[in-house]
Amino acid sequence: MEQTTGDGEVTACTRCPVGIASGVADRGRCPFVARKRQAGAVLHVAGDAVERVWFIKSGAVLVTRSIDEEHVEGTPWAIRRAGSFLGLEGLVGAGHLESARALTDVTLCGAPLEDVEDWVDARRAASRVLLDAALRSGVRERPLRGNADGTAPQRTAAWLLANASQRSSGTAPRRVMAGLLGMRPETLSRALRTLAAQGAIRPGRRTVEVLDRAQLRSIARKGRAVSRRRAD
Amino acid sequence: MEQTTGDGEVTACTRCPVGIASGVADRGRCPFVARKRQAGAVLHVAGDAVERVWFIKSGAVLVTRSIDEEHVEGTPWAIRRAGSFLGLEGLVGAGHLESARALTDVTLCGAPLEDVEDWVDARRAASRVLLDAALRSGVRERPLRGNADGTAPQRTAAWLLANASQRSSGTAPRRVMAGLLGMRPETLSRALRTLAAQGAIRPGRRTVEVLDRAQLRSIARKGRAVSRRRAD
DNA sequence: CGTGTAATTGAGGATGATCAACCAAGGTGG
DNA sequence: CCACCTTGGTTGATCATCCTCAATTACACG
Repeated sequence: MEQTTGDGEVTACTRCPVGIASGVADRGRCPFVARKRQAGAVLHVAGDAVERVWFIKSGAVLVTRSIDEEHVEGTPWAIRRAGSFLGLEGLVGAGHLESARALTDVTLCGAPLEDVEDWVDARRAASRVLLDAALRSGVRERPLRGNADGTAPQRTAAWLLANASQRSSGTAPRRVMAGLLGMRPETLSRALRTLAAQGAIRPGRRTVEVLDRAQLRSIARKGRAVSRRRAD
Repeated sequence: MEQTTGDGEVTACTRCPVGIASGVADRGRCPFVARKRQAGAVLHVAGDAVERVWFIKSGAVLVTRSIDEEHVEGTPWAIRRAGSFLGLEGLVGAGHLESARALTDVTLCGAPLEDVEDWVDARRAASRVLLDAALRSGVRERPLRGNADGTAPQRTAAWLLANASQRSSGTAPRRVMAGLLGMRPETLSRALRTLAAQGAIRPGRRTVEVLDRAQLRSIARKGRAVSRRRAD
């Protein structure tokens, strides 16, 4: 029942949700074919075009994302285990959002993106499987993060850049905005003050007006997050 | 084109991705019917059964989750805007994972869960629309959080509880584990030391053995206030 | 015009990042 | 089999940052 959680390793296709959706029990053909990879193997790199969609049958895969485009190996993002897919973003026309590397020896079932598209169109149950996977993975537990992501002004600037494209961003009260950023209202207040002092924004009592996006970007990027390049 | 981003408000069903998938242009019937809600209105509460799936046509909705079950209004989680769905978790058989409250006056299109199920089965394009939405929402930008989530030992304990069910959790090297938790390896090292001092875990060089889950839980739960100044 | 709630400001102290040195383990070549 | 090197994890000390607590101000609303 629960192949999608934990280390619920699935070997037989008749037990695999993908296999079931493909109807392998009734001589259906599953577009996904198994392949093994060793621990440490790089499965794909962020930015690359999605050529294959992978389904993890066993093992664990580390998924990383790069905030800036410079680092090939970004910051750790999540661990995907048996029952998850990799590369689903290809279905919405995007390139790989994340790099993936095998943490353990893994068994993956892969299928070319076009075949997955066809599979979704042909098999009613297929889209359900993918939808399930997408919902479950989107529904991940709270990402517990700390200050390693940057200072309060930096995080605030980044958030504003991402969310203030619509001028009505000010609809979020301070308390809420602070909560979304994982900081206290007092800290947010001070952070906004800092940004205002540099002319990047003009904070109203419950609105924030973005004056200088370039300035915001510069504030968000600079500083502790990645700047200091370790001498190799 | 871009109804799914920003304040791309959609009024006409012939422009709405849901309407298009329902084929309203060809006299198809869309199971979603529009309704307006005022700013501040509570749309649903975490834990409730999912009765209707909502599609946001215009406005912004604040989504909150409660870590502990005590608070009705949890911590702010995300802001959903026009083009997003609410309650998709109902499709995977879960109750509402999050509470939702209108941040602005909103226009929502709602459909009973069963109708959505039927819709997905009947209309090929429907599952694509939902899959798109699920992928996009799961794929959101990095949630920037800070120390308000608790101290390093607390966050570490919570992470271990969520991830160490599989005994092979130790496969994640320290550096990676630290990155997932948004802290520096040094800080993680100290946090593990703290947990070990309380007998909750036994850290190996690149493994972590969980000895006492109850203890971990207690550490994770307990408020940030070690310095209970307030005692009087 | 009072009242209550949310946002701000200020001061202090806990906490995690930083920098640096040290240590453990694995691999390589002599 | 052992010096040597490399890599990753740990420990220690210092400092910037952000949380906490408290007081004050702005604003909505009756």
